[in-house]
Amino acid sequence: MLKDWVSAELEKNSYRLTPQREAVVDVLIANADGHLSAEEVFMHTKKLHAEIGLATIYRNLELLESLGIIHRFEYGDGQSRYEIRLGDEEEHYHHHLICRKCGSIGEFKSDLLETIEKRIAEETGFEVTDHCLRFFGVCASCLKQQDLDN
Amino acid sequence: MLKDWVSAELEKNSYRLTPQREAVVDVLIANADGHLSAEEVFMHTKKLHAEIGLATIYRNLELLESLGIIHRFEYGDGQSRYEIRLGDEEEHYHHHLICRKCGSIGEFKSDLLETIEKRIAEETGFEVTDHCLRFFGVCASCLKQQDLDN
DNA sequence: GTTAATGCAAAACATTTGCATGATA
DNA sequence: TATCATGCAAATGTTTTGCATTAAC
Repeated sequence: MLKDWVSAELEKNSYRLTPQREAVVDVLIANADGHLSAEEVFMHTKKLHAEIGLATIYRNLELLESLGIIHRFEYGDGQSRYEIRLGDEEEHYHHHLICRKCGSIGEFKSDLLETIEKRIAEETGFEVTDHCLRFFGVCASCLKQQDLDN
Repeated sequence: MLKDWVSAELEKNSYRLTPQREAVVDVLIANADGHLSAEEVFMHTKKLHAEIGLATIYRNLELLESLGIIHRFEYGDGQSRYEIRLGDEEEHYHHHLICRKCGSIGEFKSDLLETIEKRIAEETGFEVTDHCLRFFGVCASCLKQQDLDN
């Protein structure tokens, strides 16, 4: 179970599993595909732990990211978004489709980057450890809407 | 020449080529691969036009981006970086290699994404208009340095 | 009982905006 | 001259930090 892994990971690094920390993790697990902003994590977490402060959210997000438990993304709207990691295979081949019309974030899986990463290492000597691939465009439902409007 | 194209593009949209605007463009052209932050553009521009204000930098960067003359990137360090566009073919296949050790930003060209973009359209109905692909890792010179340290 | 974690408020930071002034076509 | 662009300062929004208090191990 995802949460056991997170608990173990925290324990392994001798970080305490406080109620606040647990609530943040629960929210991130419940929104595994939600790409939540810090503010949104805050909102959701308050439902589980009413007295929590925003600074605690940020501190825990930073901690979880440094442990590799969550991933931080930026979509160019001036705030970071957070997502729990699902394991390397899942993770590495999982890219985002960002709709410029409605802002929705879809997903797409592909392992084609493997090839590029090998070529990068061979041709430039750069050792790739991670990547971020985002596609921008118009999602299927906005395209449908556009057709209806015409 | 790149600058003539920019001038023409501004004129076409009836924007004035003020000395400040020209200085910003000159800086971006002189640093075509520099991935400058707004602050860095400001610093460089002040050498050409000492009395310029930061707000003018931001306003012009926004304008140039909206005209498709420059590109805005985010590398996850909390600030945007700007780069002049070099033309579509050049542009579309040009990805970034970001070193986690020294922060340097290298480049790599590949058209392999074409294949993925076709599959996305076929399999999800999402229409891709643009993408952003960044590789994180350790650059060749930091790897060499690591070897020397051991 | 130590030490780490929290909440609050203040600070820091990048970016945006209001507005009066100045420059451009 | 009418409009657009600028500079400055103030406002904004997100994220970070200081510090006294509290809670976990």
